[in-house]
Amino acid sequence: MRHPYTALHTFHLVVRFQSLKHTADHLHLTESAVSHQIKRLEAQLGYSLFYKSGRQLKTTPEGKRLSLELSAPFDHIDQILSEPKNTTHNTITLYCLPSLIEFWLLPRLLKFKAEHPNYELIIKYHSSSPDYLDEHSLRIGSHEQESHTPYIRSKILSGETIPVCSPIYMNRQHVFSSKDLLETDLLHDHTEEGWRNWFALQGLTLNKPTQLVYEDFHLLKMATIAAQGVALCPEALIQEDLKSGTLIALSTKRSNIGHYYAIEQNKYAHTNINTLVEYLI
Amino acid sequence: MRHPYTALHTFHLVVRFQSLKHTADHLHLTESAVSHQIKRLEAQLGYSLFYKSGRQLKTTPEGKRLSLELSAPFDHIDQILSEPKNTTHNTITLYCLPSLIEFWLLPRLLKFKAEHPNYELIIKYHSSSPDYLDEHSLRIGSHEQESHTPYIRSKILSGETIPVCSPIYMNRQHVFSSKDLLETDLLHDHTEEGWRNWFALQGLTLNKPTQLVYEDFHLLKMATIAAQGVALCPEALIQEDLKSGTLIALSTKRSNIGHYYAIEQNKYAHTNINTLVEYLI
DNA sequence: AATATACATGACAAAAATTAATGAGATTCA
DNA sequence: TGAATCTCATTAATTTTTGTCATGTATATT
Repeated sequence: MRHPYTALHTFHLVVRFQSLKHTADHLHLTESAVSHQIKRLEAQLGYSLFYKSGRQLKTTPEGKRLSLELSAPFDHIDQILSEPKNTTHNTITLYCLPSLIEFWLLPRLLKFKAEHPNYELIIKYHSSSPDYLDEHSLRIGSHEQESHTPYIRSKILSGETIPVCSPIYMNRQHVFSSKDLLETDLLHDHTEEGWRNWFALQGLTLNKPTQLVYEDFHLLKMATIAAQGVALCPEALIQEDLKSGTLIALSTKRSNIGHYYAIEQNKYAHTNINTLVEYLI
Repeated sequence: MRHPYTALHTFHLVVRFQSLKHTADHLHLTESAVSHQIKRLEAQLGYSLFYKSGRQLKTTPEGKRLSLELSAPFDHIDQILSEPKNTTHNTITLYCLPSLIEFWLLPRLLKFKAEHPNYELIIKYHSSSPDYLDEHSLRIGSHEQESHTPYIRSKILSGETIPVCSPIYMNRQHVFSSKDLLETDLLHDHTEEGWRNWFALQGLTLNKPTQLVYEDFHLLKMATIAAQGVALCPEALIQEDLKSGTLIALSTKRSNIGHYYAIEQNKYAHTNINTLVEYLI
């Protein structure tokens, strides 16, 4: 079944206000309506979100966690819908995979801006699947070819990943084979899928729980440099660190999670985008 | 009125599948139901999202923009709800304002990790209002005191902002007074509110449109260093750059947007959090 | 104690979403 | 060419969801 987005939104407001009454006023509903929404949501989720302490409402630990995480995406949606559509015809919106922005896009983009000062650019982080682009937009990320779409895909970087760590960590924890890696501190972003995959390619199975979780590649890389453990990084994004020795490759085995591409609607639809893509490739 | 979150979710699926039929199957609904949802949504938003080209559905430019931006928060919600609640009793979740992570939190945290290797930490980006914490969580950000809550707030950094630019930009565009700043390229993150505020404090009004928009402080700072214009930065986060001269302050006038705090549920509720906070302050 | 506050509950009503039936264009292909 | 098919639109009926009202319970205030 689909997630009850409206009820989840109500729930996050209730946690914010710590009051059904206040939330009801805010939404122009009765207390009863809000109470019912919460009860229904609790039933669907299978755990309780609030309990009563006196006539005060208290949030359960699970409720706190949920609301804390839910507030970001709901605020995000509200922001998107309230955003003015200030699309000057010269404006290009560039949706880019977060990990690529810092280590690949930004240096190039700034050089580009210096040479083409008239371009108006909006840069947005974007991780999920390609979706659909208009003629003022450009996407950069790792996406498989959607055979049925009319989009132009240009490869910009290899997506091959290798395990790396800092020299300090290397000295502490000697790694001679892929198998030895199973004994190290495996760092990863929001999913350890990459590691499972990599070990599977070596005929090994990862079943140890991993310790530190980082929300994005930037945090992950910083932690690796600081000798927290071993991370699986796209080789193309850590060239500098491998050269300078801040990071050391622990294996020559690469797992290929696909490459990075620039995706645009149509090469000839928008000359500004055309120019930008030519520059970036 | 409240945003129709469910319809928005349906809409983003329709764009993803480029088909009412496919979306209907996915949601276990009839085509008709999906069609109605979209029509209602279009009526509410006041603009059309699709048009028919042959028997194929095409997305309007506004629809494309909307769906592109909507996919991230909806994916986020789905991820939150599918996440296992793997809260070991030793795990601390640290919710931090994105701008603080790189320039303030991470260096300290990594030192902390080195000294306390047994701590299990999950770090998450979090921008919005404080909401409610459980005893395994810690928030770091700029939040006003909520007088009625039982939370402990410890100030960690000043939030005062000043206008800065790179030396190269400084040479190009001479700035002698606050008023001169109105003629420069004003860089900002997702809102130009900060600038309006700063100019208002100097008795000036900003009505020029701003050019380049960055989604977060990290992008903003990089662009400023690359001589794209003038940015309003929290002084505490660019100390190093001011010292080294990569960034130069263009005024001594500061606008105070509040300070940065560590917020925890209760100083004595969780000794691990206690230790961590003591270390960070 | 009396009164007010905050939430819960159940029966019912209102509103909203979904379906079913039908239709209109567009494509496919025999 | 024209019959079959495909995709979405539309209308009216129906079902489901959501909200309201009346009432109840526990807690706090005076």
